[in-house]
Amino acid sequence: MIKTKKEKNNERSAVYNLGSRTFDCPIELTSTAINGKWKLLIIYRLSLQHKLRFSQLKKEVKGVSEKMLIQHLKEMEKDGLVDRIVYPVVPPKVEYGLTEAGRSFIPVLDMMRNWGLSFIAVEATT
Amino acid sequence: MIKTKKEKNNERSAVYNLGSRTFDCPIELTSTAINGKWKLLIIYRLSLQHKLRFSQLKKEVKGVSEKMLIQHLKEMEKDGLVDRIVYPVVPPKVEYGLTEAGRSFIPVLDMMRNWGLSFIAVEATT
DNA sequence: CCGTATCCTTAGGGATACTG
DNA sequence: CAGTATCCCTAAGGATACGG
Repeated sequence: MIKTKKEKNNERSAVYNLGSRTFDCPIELTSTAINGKWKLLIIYRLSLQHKLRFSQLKKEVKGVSEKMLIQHLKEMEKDGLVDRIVYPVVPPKVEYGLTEAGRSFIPVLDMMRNWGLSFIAVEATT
Repeated sequence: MIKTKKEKNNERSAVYNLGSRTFDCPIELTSTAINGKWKLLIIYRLSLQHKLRFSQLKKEVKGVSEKMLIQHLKEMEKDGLVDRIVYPVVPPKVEYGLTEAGRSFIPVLDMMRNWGLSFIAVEATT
């Protein structure tokens, strides 16, 4: 009763959609969604502060170039994980935030972060 | 009382070690650990069956080449996530399994998988 | 059976400069 | 401020063939 899709006797497996892409395997979907050197860090920053301007993100995601930042943001927008809000003012003001789907990833990211935390270096007591 | 490492007044941040690499940010560690087209799928397969031979992995991780499979396995072995057991028999027999650290990733992978599952395609009722 | 060894291609990403 | 537009370059990954 949990499976929501075609489980006829011929048992064709389900399909998962992210933006315009289609996946057979949910792990591959997730993997693709966060594929990109800075995406996890972007999501992390957006999870800490509900909305962030382009320039703020650039500062907080240390080391990212404008090119990669905008590129990743666009992909995540296409994938429905990130919202882009344009304020028609001058000078330009644009804010980025997580969508509902994006926010639903926060617990996953938290687990990834916690898993990383368990690799903390033990300090030699010199 | 939760932080386990140097929080003197000068507040130098903690450091995280994966294999021989060092990270300042736990998310970057996790991201690096699973970085590679097939790593998550390899972990997934090894989480379903405690031990798998090279040839079995090659079959179950559909599409992976021998080159990439062995390369990823070696990296994960270096990172302490995967165990490699060699049986001195002929023909050769080698089994791979998750280490303790590797198994500790299974709940994370489960969440990633579940998050992917939520993107299931809704079928048009034609 | 379990890998190595090459060769090759592409896409990801860095650096820099410019624009509405 | 918030991006574009180029150029460049490396490393990730595929294909194929061979070896203990």
